[in-house]
This record gives sequence, structure tokens and C-alpha cells, in this order.
Amino acid sequence: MTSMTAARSPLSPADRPPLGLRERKKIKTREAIRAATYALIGEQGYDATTIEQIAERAEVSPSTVFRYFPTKEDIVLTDEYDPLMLEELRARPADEAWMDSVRYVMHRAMDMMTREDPEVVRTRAHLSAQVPAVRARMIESMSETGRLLRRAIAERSGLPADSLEVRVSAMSLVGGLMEANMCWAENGFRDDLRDLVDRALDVLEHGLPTENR
Amino acid sequence: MTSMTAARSPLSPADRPPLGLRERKKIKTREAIRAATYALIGEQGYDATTIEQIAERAEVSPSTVFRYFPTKEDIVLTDEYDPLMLEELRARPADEAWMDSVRYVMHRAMDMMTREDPEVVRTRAHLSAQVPAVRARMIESMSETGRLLRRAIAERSGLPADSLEVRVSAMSLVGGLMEANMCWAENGFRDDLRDLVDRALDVLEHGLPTENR
DNA sequence: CATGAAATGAGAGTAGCTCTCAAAATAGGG
DNA sequence: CCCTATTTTGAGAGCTACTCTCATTTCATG
Repeated sequence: MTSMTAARSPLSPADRPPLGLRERKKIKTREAIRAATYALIGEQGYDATTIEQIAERAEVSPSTVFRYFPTKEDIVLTDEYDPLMLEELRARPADEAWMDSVRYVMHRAMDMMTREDPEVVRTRAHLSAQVPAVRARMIESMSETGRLLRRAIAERSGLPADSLEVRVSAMSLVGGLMEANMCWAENGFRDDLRDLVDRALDVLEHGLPTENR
Repeated sequence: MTSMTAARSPLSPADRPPLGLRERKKIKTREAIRAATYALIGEQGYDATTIEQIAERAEVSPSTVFRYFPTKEDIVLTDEYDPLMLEELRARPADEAWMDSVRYVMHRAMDMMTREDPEVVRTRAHLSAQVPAVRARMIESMSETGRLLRRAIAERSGLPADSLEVRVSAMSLVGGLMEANMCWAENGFRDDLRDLVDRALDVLEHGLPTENR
């Protein structure tokens, strides 16, 4: 019901067998909290849902909720995709055009996500579009993603990872993708997310269409 | 000591003379709160500064502080530049290249800001770079700015203001400028902000330098 | 099974923020 | 100058996210 399971397939070494009872319980608790949160938000909305209610339904104490997630927004937003996507990006052939690499990885990621838990992806997008606090946290986490992206861009371009040029490039990429996501949610998920992402990448690559850029 | 005075010069109609005692007091209170906040943060840091302390030093009640500013972060971040810049942007000749318009307006804005209260501009940038809560709120407000920007971009490009293309374009512009600001603060204000902004705009316009984009 | 380590729960405490209501300040007209 | 309507303010209660501490429970390991 969450994304953890999906995170396994592509590029993860071997760390599955030795998984003690403790670790398994921790994962279960994490999932329980997330599931309880999504359920309650579905019933009452985000703001009306308190940590106490979440704790109650997940059958843990409020303290435990905060031990697993630093903020309420993080319960909704946390996923494990970003590092994986980064790995995949950096694993692409160095002579591939940058935007092609991005496109490729984004397509794979979206396939994976819609195959695993499309419901969660939508809820998340919906909350990001509607609830200011969630949106803020989401933007913040995207800018963290942008920071990770710098390494990949730096490797491709030969520029230093902390140069302004690389930073701007990373940030505009991340911002563009976020905008695609927002658009998707705001229009009630009517469009195909893949198309939106493609169009966003086109704008980043070539500027606005039918314009002298 | 704040930015209000600066906002007067360029494109404001006539609304100065009829300014009752009530309005004047409100402005004074607003400034007092902001001044108190900046002072206290300078002495103790952001997190250690509570609304109560701010209220005390500004000689108002805590309630009043919240009446003037919705959040603590807003006390630090709120300014009145954005709408002005938007006006100026839309007032540029329609046949000017888009990026040139942006460059022009940004230069004017930066001149204005560094002429008026360079101290506040720096403190704000510094806090945005250091304090997560402030940064989050700042990003959020930049994305509001991005929303305003859409109108201008739509007028120039002929595309609908709510199209994905325009949104991506607006967001990446705003993100790039923010990155320039961050860079500036993180490097201890050693660089010239104008150069950084120019370089950011260059990346947005032409892609990464010496690269097949 | 005993011992050490880790996870949990309970509880108190802080601070940002909201809401309500009564008191004080101001505007405008007689 | 005063009276009244409106606005602004202050006081205070209340909610909730979040932090910290400490005792208790639960798992790991020899």
C-alpha cells in the first residue's frame, strides 16, 4: 500500500535476507501510520486530521508518530523514489543528450509509480495543490531533490556542482516537473501525466513554443 | 527602515495626500513590528525570537502582531516589490525580447532595493538560506510571484496564462532568480547580485554554457 | 535465561496561531 | 465640543504541532 515495495526492483544491492523482527515491526508501524493518515484525510480532510487521531487509528502513541515522521506533512509526502531516480540518471550513458536522459528516467519513474500505488500518487498531488502547508513542504523537498540533481548535471556538463549555472539548471528542471504535477492535480487528473511532463521538459529544452524564445 | 518608502517612486498614482491618522498609525505599527523583529533576530537568532518578545519590543500586544502578519516568517519576508515589478514588466514594449525585459526590470529592482535598504535585503537573503521555515515560506511566496508572472508571459507569447507551458516558464524563471539569491547569501554576499542574476537569466535563456544544451 | 540495547508510551512543556469579546481610539456630523 | 458608528486594540482562553525526558516494555544475543 505504500511505495517501499516498489523501491526494490531496480538498483538495490543485497540487504533483504538479514531483516530482524525489529526492522519488520518498524516498517509495519511506518506503514500503519501512513495508512491511517491517508484514511483519515480521506474522511475529514487534512487540517481536521490531528496527530492524535492518526496515532489512535494506527494504534501507536503520538510520540511514536513524531518519532517516525518529523512533521505532519512528511507523513503524506515522504517517498523513496528520488534517490533511485538519481541513480538511474547517473547511470545513463554519458553521451546521451541530457534532456533525453531526464525524459527516460521520468517515464520509468511514472510507470513505476502508477503501477504501484496510483491512489497515493493522486492523493499526494491533490494535497500538494490544495493544502498550503503540504505544498510548502513539497516545494521544500523538491528543492532538496534539486540539490541532489546538481551532481548529475555537474557530471554531464563538466561544470562544478555548486556553480550558479548548475543550480539554476537543476532548480528549473525540478520546478518544471512540479508544475506539471500541479497542473495535473488542478485539472482533476484528466490529462495524462506523462504528456504533461513531456511538455514541461519541452519548454525547458526549447523555450516557449512558436516564440522567438 | 523598511521598503515601503521605496515603493513610491516609479509607477504609483496619487494616493498620498488623503492619509488619515488611522492609516498612518497602522503603517507605523507595521514598521515597528518589523523593526523589532529584525533587531531581535540580529541579537538572538530567528528561532530564539518569539512573537511575545517581538510584541513587547514593538509595544503592541501579541494579538496585534498576528493581525498584521499571518505568520512569523511573513514579518521577515513581506515586501511590496513584486506587484511593481510586474507592472513594469508588462509596461515594457511588446516587441522587446522577453529575456531583455526581464533583465531590465530585474536590474531596476535591484538598484532600487540596494539603494533603499540593503541591510534588510541581506538579512532576508541570509535567513532564507539558513532558516528552513523562512526558506519554505519564501519559496511559497516566490511561487505566488510565479503565478502573477504568468499573465505577463501569456501576453508576450500569446499562449493562455494557465497553460502548462506558461506555468513552467514562469516557475523556472522565478526558481532561477531564487537560486541566484541563495547563491549570493550562501557565499557571504561576496559576489555582485547583479552578476548572479544575469548569469541565472543566461542559463534560462541559452541553457548551460559550452554545452550541447 | 540473563543482560544490554533499542523502541515505546506517558506526560509535561513550548510556541505559533485562532477566536472571542470588551475596552480604547478615531472618523464624521451636528 | 460632543455624540455616535466604526475600527483597532488588548486580554485571555484554547487548539495543535512539535520537543524532551524518563520509566517501561520489547527485541537481540551470548
